[in-house]
This record gives sequence, C-alpha cells and structure tokens, in this order.
Amino acid sequence: MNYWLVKSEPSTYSWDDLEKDKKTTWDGVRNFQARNNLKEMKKGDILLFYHSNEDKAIVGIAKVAREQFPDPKDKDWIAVEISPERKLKTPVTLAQAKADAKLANMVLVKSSRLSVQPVKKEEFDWIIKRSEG
DNA sequence: GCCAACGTTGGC
DNA sequence: GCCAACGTTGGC
Repeated sequence: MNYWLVKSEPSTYSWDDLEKDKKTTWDGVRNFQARNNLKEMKKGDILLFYHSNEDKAIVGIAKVAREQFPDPKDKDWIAVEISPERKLKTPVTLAQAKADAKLANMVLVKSSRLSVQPVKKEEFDWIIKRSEG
C-alpha cells in the first residue's frame, strides 16, 4: 500500500468534479518523474488530492481505481483511473505543511512543481491528523 | 500578473 | 554530451 499526492488546478478539474464523476481518468501527465510515479501506482493505493493555485491545499482523499494503461490521448504516456474516497474535514494548506517541521521533507514542500508525487505513510498520517484531529 | 524554479529541447 | 534558450508550473 502506497501513498501519493496528485495536483490539479480547481479551475481545470476540482475535487467537486471528481466527486460528481465518481471516477476519472488521470491523464495528460507529460513529465517523466510524474509518469514514473504513475507507473508505480497499484490499485487501492491512496491519493491526496491537492488544489494548486487558488486553494493551495490538500482537500480530499482518493484512491487508485485502475492501474496504469496507455494515455488515450498519447500512447507514449500513461494514465490511471482514480475515484474519490472522502473529502477532508478541513483542507490542509500548503502554508500549514510548510510551517510544520514534520512535513519539511515532503515533496510538496520541497519540489512544488511535480504533479504526481510519493507521500510517506508518516506524512499521510500526519496530514490526516492535522485535518481531523 | 509576475517571476523563480525547474524540466525539456535543440544547437553545437 | 553540454548547456543556453525556451516553455510551463505554480506560489506569491
């Protein structure tokens, strides 16, 4: 069981869109590091859903519904399917994560541009604790 | 809206 | 194979 974080601009595709759709194809990733992370994803892995730009916060938890398959728009790349698990009671903002010593090494904090990134279990647990006490 | 940081491309 | 130029992301 692995933990990941995926980013999306809410104006492009938000958590609410995902809840409405029940399932979505996570495609359009055009970065090698991000692609490698997509490849590693197994069905049932947990994803933190992050809103970039407007919110700059982790807003929900999703899971991998289908493991890697060719990106329908470009066969050289890959996609996965994800489905919503639950919304966080309170979003955990980037500012909070940055201010938190326990999350100082999180990829989100250190390398903010990577759109699909691994999350350590401790980091995941800590974020949930921050959000829901 | 600006710009820093980073990844990718392409000329040499 | 290096590195400058360019494009994109995303925080501010």
